[in-house]
Amino acid sequence: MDTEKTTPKRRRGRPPKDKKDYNETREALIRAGLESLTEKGFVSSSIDDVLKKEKIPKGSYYHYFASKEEFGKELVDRYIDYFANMLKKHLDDSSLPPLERLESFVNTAASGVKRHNFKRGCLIGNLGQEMSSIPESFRVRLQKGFELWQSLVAGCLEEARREGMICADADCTKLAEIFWTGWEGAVMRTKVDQSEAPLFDYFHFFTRCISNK
Amino acid sequence: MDTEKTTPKRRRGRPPKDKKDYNETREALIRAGLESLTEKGFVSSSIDDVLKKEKIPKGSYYHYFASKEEFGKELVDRYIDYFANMLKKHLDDSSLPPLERLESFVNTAASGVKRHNFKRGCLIGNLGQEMSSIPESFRVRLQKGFELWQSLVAGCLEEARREGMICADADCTKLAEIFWTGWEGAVMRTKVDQSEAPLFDYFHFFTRCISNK
DNA sequence: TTATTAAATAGACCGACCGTCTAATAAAAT
DNA sequence: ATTTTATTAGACGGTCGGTCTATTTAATAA
Repeated sequence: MDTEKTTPKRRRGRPPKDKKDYNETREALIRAGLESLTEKGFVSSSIDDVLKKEKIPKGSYYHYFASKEEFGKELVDRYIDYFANMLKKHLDDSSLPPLERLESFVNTAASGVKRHNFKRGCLIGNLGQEMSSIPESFRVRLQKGFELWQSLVAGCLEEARREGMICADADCTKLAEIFWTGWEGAVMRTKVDQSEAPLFDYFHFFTRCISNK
Repeated sequence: MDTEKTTPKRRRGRPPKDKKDYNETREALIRAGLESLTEKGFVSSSIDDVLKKEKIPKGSYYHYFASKEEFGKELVDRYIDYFANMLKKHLDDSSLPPLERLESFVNTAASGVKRHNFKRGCLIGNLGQEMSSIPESFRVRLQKGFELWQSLVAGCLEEARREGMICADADCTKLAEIFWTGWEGAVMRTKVDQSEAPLFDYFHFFTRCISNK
């Protein structure tokens, strides 16, 4: 009785896919989607492209995602989190002084864009630039993403400030915003110039400006 | 004879449109195209959109432009020149000190994005971000555009250096590159944040960093 | 073992939109 | 009236996102 109420008797018919398998397929779509949007943005990434990469039929797609817009939101959220975690790995690395942690991130980012032949950038930057052509519902998510990443950089800058590496009166929140503003421009420039130089140039300028020397 | 050689006899058939009318129509398409690409980029701007704005039929479009790609190149070139002229107006204004000229440009840009409800940005920045989805032939044009604009800013910074407003050893060419790198990121952020603040924030950071004070 | 049922998959189909191209029309000279 | 050339109208084939239906699969009930 009690157990019957908490574990309802299985009805006839094909059972739903095992949670694990369901998630596996869903994750495969997400991976393919992240790749596509990081390279081509939202508008130029088609559902068929993504399906082709993972050999998944259209019917299955709509089993996992209600629409392209919902899929896009999931991708934005996942990218923000994935990138935040990657950022944290660098910025929380206490074996390095704070500004060198930021440099470590920059180095990783630079080898990433190079590895992808300067065809990929930042998914959030891509969609930010497409803001006039994509669903308005994305905007707040993109904003929150930037805010999260900025807060991580701000934390790093605060530690740099505590260590006297930057001015005691530096507004770390504002500096972190400015870092990301310029950084997104640098990422875009890597595609135009086919070079990672904009990333380093921007980073060196930024740190030279904020450093106590 | 001589006049006949310089004004060839009209052949049979429908005469071409008067040069003036031809150019008028072509310019109308270009204007509509500039508006569209400044807001939505290349991929999301359709020929039909542009035609609708100017009430021009599709067949006429191909009379003026061989393809969407050729049209796009024309728009890129025109935008670069238009923007360069606008920049020069600000940066060559000898009634202001050099850095205030740059500020004047920033103020104009800020009121522009505001006037268009933060839906428009920089056509070149838009296409730069779309680089992985648009014809490769655009890339060098975009690069040349940035280089032109950067050279104008570099000239202004050199004058600031001569006047002792920035360090004597400042690399003005490099600083101008960095300015534009970050500027494009700021322009993108105006669309996400629905605010002109990123433009001013970036500009103030940049000038604070390079100024002798 | 067979029938029933429900989930998952396969992919056809639809309407809208896209860029390009060809046929139709217009405007001239012969 | 015919011929010729320029301009315009809109057809065409392809791609897109989304929907739908048929088929297959995997379970339980009879």
